Amino acid sequence: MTIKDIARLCGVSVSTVSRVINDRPDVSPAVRAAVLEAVRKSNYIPNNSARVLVSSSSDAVGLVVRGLSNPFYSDIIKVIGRSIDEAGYTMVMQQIGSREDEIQCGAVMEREKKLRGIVFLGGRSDYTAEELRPITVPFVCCSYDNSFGSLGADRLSTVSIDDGQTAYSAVSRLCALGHRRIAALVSETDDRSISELRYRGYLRALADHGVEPDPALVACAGSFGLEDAYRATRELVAGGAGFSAMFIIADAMAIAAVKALEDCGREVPRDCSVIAVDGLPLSQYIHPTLTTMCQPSERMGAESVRILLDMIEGRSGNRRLVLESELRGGASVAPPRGAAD
Amino acid sequence: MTIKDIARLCGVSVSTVSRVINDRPDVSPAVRAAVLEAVRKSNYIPNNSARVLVSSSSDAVGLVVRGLSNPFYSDIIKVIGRSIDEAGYTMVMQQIGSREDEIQCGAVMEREKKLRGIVFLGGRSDYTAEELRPITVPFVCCSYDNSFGSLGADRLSTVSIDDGQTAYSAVSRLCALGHRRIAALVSETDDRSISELRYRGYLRALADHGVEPDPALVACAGSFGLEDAYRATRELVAGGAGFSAMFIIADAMAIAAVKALEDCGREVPRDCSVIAVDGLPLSQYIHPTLTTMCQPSERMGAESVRILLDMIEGRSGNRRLVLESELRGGASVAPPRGAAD
DNA sequence: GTGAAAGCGCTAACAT
DNA sequence: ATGTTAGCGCTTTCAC
Repeated sequence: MTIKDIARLCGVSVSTVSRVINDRPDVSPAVRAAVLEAVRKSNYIPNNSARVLVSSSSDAVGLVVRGLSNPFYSDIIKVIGRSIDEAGYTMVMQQIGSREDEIQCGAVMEREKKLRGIVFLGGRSDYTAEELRPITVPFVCCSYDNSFGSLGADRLSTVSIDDGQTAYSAVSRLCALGHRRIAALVSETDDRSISELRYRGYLRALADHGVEPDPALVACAGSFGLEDAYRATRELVAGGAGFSAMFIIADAMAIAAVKALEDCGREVPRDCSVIAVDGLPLSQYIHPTLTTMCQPSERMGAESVRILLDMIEGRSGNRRLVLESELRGGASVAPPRGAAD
Repeated sequence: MTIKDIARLCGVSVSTVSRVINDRPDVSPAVRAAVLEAVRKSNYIPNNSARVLVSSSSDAVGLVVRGLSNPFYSDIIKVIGRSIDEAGYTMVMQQIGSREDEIQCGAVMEREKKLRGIVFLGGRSDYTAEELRPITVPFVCCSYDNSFGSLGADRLSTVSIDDGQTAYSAVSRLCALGHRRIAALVSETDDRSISELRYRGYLRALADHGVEPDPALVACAGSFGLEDAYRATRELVAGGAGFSAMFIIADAMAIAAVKALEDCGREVPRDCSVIAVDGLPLSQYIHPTLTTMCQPSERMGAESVRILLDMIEGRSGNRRLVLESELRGGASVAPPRGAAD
């Protein structure tokens, strides 16, 4: 069933059918109705490839997800998928490992799939202009920004929280309660991405509260995975350096860490307070409920798509959006033992 | 940069370039090398739409996900995405709500995007042949089957566990420990899908162990979401009907239920045992670790794609695959209080 | 082994 | 308001 068949069925020309299909105004109501009826009756669906070929612009928006292990992304993906859909575009999703290059991947997809735009979910924060050159369609970095780079606001769009500041707030909170021996559980301390940003926020908070940082209190899990976080926490405890609180860069890792602490005989928060960043819905249902800095994940996804479509459809240029994170108090934080509270 | 440009660059015809690009044998080594070189140098990427248009078959495989709230799907999606990718296809993902019709959605996508095949992740188990007619490409039902329908193994492909039997095993285990008052937390009892299947397994297990089912012990959350599960569990407790154990159709719901029980002053498993179905990795990190029937999610995703590609590429017809679920012992189950153990 | 040419289904001038 | 027609970039006969 092609546009020709519909045209023949209605006794009109293909261009008239095309006009109806594309909601052009210059068609008489009678003809329009007849065509619409024929389309309905014959279950005709336009051939997308042909439309894309001739208009040399598709309806595909790419989603490049880096590091699927983080459950924080699933909510965002849901929202992004829905938003793209509602706007009448098609989402083409690609996942890559944390060692692959998202820009490279996006560049290839852009050409192969004729993408109109790209959402990068998770990535490095140190892009250079040079590196970004292969990407020629609008794109937006969702959940991270260019903190380690020096790209102007006109060079890329980002929607994120201030990761350094968020970590800073979390750790400051621990300090305010009297904690001085505060461990950090990160993925890496120098990956030029979110883990490093939050780690730096941790260091800055310690410094501002006059706490000497202790390398023995920094645990690198190597990923955002549960297993790695569990192992790293046990090793941290086994290391023997005492601490009364932990700052953890992701909720999922924190859940594993709490388990590790308890398996080592340390009760949370009595023996060790735990504060994290992300604000997974699930974190409110574990025991103890996790104290965490919530990222507005739904909004993050929705705004990313909104900005992207604004660019695609020419309504605006690049934009940077920094959303507020917000403390969600749980039961995993308490003053250190023996503190005069 | 089009195929014409490459042809001009090499001083050959477009058909020769096409042959090289498509790895046809009838090209002289010298010409092939020259073309390949030109392609590389000019960063030429074939226009996918044109290829699809002319060959009327794309490289797109659809993934229709129904009910994103279930975190059980995230692992599967990851695997499905990777598998599709590795096979050289493109994944086009679409999410729909639990009230939308996945078949309808698949049918539209099939035509619009010229899909080669479809993976349905989650759906009803009562498809009829009539209903399936709009789908003309190979498809596979991942994580569910046709238990409520009567379609022969030649009419559709499925990869799933035996949901009824899995629930039966879980509940039998509770019975074997001496539990007689066993509550069930489901999404719906009559949705012709997984929730109903597992609910039926629960009923069957009760019957086989001589336990009278009590409607007051069945809580319908209305979804797989955490909040609904939490609320439904609290209402169940508030209802006043006593019970010493709960069977819960999904890990995520169980996590919320455990919290609800504890918030009502009931300790798990001392006051109430909890057993679930899914086997999320996370369930091993909560307190108490969840006793659950593990679905082999990775395998489920991988096999679904394998079967789909086998069909797409004509290596086989429809197939049904029932994978084994497996008990993962946790700390959330114990004999009822006062049981002579 | 290579080239010429006919479309694939559609949109967008350009006519009328 | 409607029809005619020329491609979009590619694959694929069919000649040579």
